[in-house]
Amino acid sequence: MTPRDSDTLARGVPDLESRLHETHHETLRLWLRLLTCTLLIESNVRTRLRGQFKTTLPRFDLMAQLERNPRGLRMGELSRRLMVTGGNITGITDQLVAEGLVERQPIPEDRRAYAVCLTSKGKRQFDLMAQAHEQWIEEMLGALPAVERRRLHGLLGRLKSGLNERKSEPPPRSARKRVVERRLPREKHA
Amino acid sequence: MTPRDSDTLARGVPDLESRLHETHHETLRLWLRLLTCTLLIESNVRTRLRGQFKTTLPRFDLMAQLERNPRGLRMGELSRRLMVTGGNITGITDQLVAEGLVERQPIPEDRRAYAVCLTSKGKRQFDLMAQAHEQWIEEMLGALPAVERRRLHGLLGRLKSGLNERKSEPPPRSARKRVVERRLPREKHA
DNA sequence: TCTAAATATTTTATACATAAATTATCTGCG
DNA sequence: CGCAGATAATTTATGTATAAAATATTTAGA
Repeated sequence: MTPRDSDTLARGVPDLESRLHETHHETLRLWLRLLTCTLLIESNVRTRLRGQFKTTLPRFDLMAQLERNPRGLRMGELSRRLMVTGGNITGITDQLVAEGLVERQPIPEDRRAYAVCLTSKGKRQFDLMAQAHEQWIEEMLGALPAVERRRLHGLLGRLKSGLNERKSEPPPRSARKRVVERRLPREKHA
Repeated sequence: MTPRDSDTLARGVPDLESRLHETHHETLRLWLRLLTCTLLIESNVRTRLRGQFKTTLPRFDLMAQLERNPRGLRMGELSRRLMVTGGNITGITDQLVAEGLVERQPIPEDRRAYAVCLTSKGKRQFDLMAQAHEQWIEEMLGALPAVERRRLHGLLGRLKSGLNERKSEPPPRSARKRVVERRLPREKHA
């Protein structure tokens, strides 16, 4: 296949696509390009968030989810929405609590759980960052005409649906992982 | 705008797109979808690499770049192609060296630099992983018909070109950062 | 010829990210 | 009613990732 102008241009700068051979399947090419585009945009956003607001992308993303849900989200729900592990959410939340931007609010019906909410300070701070963030994204993705952006959005939507359909066929769960053995009470860690 | 079937489906599972409002610009929607798709695929690949080969995606990617360049790549070149910092490359290379999968080869013309190459063991190991990896990618991206994959690839190519064009207009560099002050010889760290 | 500036890589301090284990609490069923 | 199993969040050990500084070496220009 003879590459088109954008394809030739798209392969000029060394990046993840640099490892491709002639023989590689088109799905691998698509994957590496997807990843490359994501990293290019992400890198730009991280740099600017740090430079202008002294914060990080994971913290910003967590606050964004909370802004959309003013009554708070549980740690587990944050984990799902941010697509990271619960342990990671704990650490990022700790940082934002220390900065006074979010708070953990106990849930009376379930003493294991918390609702994480933005504080007033957090809301103000998030609004400032969100305005700038959306502007940066518009700048970067504005490189593509609107009609192509919409087409891209639709195609990625179809891809995402396909990926999620595959995920919703989980392997059978191993029931009764800990058979027979009784869990003894333990002293708290030092 | 009334969402289409794939759009509705694409927004069913909670993820990064969950934070979107009606008022958010379409570029932000596109960005969050791009990121979501990338994370879905990446997560799957990481899990399988760990489970079947006891390795990590960054190590695999580094080996992939070396496979494409049998005479080796310098640390700085690896940094560019993998789109991460030099410090990160040092750490990942250390791990692969310890596993006997790559080696640093001195470059006679430049005693500061090394060429990083796959060892024989590394080549064999990489070939096994690469075969499986390409298969996983084909499975996942095979959810999209070939014509749509090609269209997606082309659109992302245009996006990537636009992003790279913006990056090649850097701000003026601060020449002579350390003016006047003489750098004194220092003892090596303990 | 000499040295300031630049380059290549590593080190340091810190943040994010994971899987697995741990702890506290809740639920459903015998 | 009691408890095994499940759930929610945290902790632990480890890997990745960054910016900035440090170190060794090379280069270009005065």
